[in-house]
Amino acid sequence: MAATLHDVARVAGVSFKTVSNVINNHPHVRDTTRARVEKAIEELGYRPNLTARSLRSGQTGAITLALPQLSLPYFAELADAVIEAAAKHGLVVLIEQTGADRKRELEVMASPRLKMSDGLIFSPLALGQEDAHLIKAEVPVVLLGERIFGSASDHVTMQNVTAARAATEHLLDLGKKRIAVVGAHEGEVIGSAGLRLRGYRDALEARGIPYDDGIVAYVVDWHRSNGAAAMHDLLDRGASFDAVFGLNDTLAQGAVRVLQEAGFRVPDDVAVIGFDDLDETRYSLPTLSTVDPGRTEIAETAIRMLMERIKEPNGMPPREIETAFRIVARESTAGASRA
Amino acid sequence: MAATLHDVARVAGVSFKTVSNVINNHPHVRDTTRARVEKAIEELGYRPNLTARSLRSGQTGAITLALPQLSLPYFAELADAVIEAAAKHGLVVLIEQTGADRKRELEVMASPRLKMSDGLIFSPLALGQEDAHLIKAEVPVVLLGERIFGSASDHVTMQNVTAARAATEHLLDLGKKRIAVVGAHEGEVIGSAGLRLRGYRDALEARGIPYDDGIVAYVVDWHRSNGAAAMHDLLDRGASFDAVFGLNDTLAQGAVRVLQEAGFRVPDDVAVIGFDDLDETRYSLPTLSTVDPGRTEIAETAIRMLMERIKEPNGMPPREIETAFRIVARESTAGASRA
DNA sequence: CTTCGGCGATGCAACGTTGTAAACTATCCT
DNA sequence: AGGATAGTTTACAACGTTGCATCGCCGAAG
Repeated sequence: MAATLHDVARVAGVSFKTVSNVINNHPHVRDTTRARVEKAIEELGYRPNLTARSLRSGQTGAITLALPQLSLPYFAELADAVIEAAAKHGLVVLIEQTGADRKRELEVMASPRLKMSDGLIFSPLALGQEDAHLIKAEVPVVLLGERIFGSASDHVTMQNVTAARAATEHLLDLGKKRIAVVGAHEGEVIGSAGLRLRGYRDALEARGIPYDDGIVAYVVDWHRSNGAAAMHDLLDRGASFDAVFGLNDTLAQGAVRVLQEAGFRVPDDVAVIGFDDLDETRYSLPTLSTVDPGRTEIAETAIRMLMERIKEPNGMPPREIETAFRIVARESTAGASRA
Repeated sequence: MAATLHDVARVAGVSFKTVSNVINNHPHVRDTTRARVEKAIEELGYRPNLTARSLRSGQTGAITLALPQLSLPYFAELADAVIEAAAKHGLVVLIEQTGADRKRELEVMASPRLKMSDGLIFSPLALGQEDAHLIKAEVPVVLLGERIFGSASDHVTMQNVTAARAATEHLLDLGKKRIAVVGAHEGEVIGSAGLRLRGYRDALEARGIPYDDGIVAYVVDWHRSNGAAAMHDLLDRGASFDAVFGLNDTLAQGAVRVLQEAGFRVPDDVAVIGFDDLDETRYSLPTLSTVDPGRTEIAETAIRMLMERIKEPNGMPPREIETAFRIVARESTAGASRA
């Protein structure tokens, strides 16, 4: 059995409350008493019971991170960043997978389990803008991603439009004229796909290049196989293009693979850029140019906002924060400069 | 403020204990009473306070999963599997990253936070066999991986030797004669690298092929860049080989990349097999043959064993379980059969 | 010499739940 | 009708902690 305050108190010959005072660095404890208590703590190997402390204090020291699936590299890296950011503040992270299922996403917010943590960082993939009013829980929520704006919760998002525009401009600056898009979502306006396509169109428009739906490939999911299928689709249609903007890295990698199989050289025949800066893009063949959306900053900002909300739930109106991005130029867009 | 048992009791006009009985499906509750209580629960939106329940019951309904880092795909997929397996039993998973740091790995087992969960599934990467006696915590532990055998904890491991032997035989069956190894660890006997190299040697020996240290590349870490560097090393040495066994998929992918850059065709010139069956191996170019080590089974077995230990901590001596593996033949070892 | 203030230590209550035991009620048998 | 029996509800304590209020003590101030 684990030792309790009472056990320590008995050994140290003080009241259990004094032991509590020692542990909580209460100011008025005589040095000799403190020493005696600490010796007893040492001796018994006492460790505070965090469950009891939680019950009493109403705080758990844990937060929940809800995301679609860890086997999707983007979310694995996001989780990594969130856990590290949380650890810096002594918080531990409980992970819930929703499988991008609407029902499970709603359940996460409604589950009593959520109260085993002090707050929720939530990255939905099934819920959308029309569900903004459903984003609420018994604990403070920080929303991630680009599917829902203007909810009652704090929100951290990447600069999708601006970053996608910069990625497109990166290709244009290489002298590319016909930039295909892989991964658009039919009819989507917000959401990662919608916003990134918007940035793409903005870039074209600024240069006076007409938008051609014939070189935009639509997909349903953002897995590598979808990127491959989309590229097959483009090639089958006989589309002509000299560059590809994969709306995320995974799609871009699928597209690169199909391009290479079809005999195109990347970047010489077709330059390719992705989006997300997954770790693996540094090791693919060729290494993939991409957009670093500021994952660490997203994680740290989310944790900071969540802690502020936990401390003061109604301290301020919901905030929406965009993180800084960065174009990462690698082999898949190397050389080939128009000069 | 959240409603409590007392609030519900007041509304329903019963004692708070009766409400508790309703919630816990206590048998002797009159139907009319139950209905009245349930109505009150509904009305107030009562949700049990899990922290209080934990304090009272001594169980939290959570388990801790400690692993090196989620941004390593193998561990991300392992975590995915563990979370899903845990969810089937109504358990929630708290993830601790150790960064493969010895100090942090020891801290995970010593931290009082661990008591916020009922058990620990621990995949160490810095601790080794000599630390077997250090594997203990205030909660039951199930050890994963191949670094430590014979500890006082239950242990789930893949069949490294047998599976590596099968992988090697798969290459031999294609008619390959000189199989290079990428990813060996200097002087390691157990551990994934040591065991898989053992399986490789066993396969060669069984066919009467001498072991040649000249086509074994040693690395320190198992990242993709290490696989690439190791392959560079082999090529620079002028080593000659017609197949490669990457001791994990990531290494194999790095090696494939360098081979392709150097003008070798995979699998025609050099066949390659990896180990782990990462999701992404299904999408690389070429798709990578590999060993499926039974990740789902590992996760489910670990959860099952942990739950048994939680229920009965000293019910039985420590168990060591090996999961079933499967050779996954894909393009990187396709055709080229000797026939 | 009394009073006051601050230090040091303590006791009690409370956080919200469940287990144990007891109390009450209705039913059934003799 | 009396008592045993089973069914239903309740009271109380406990899980281990922290906040609040209190209390005794000592030195300083009046």
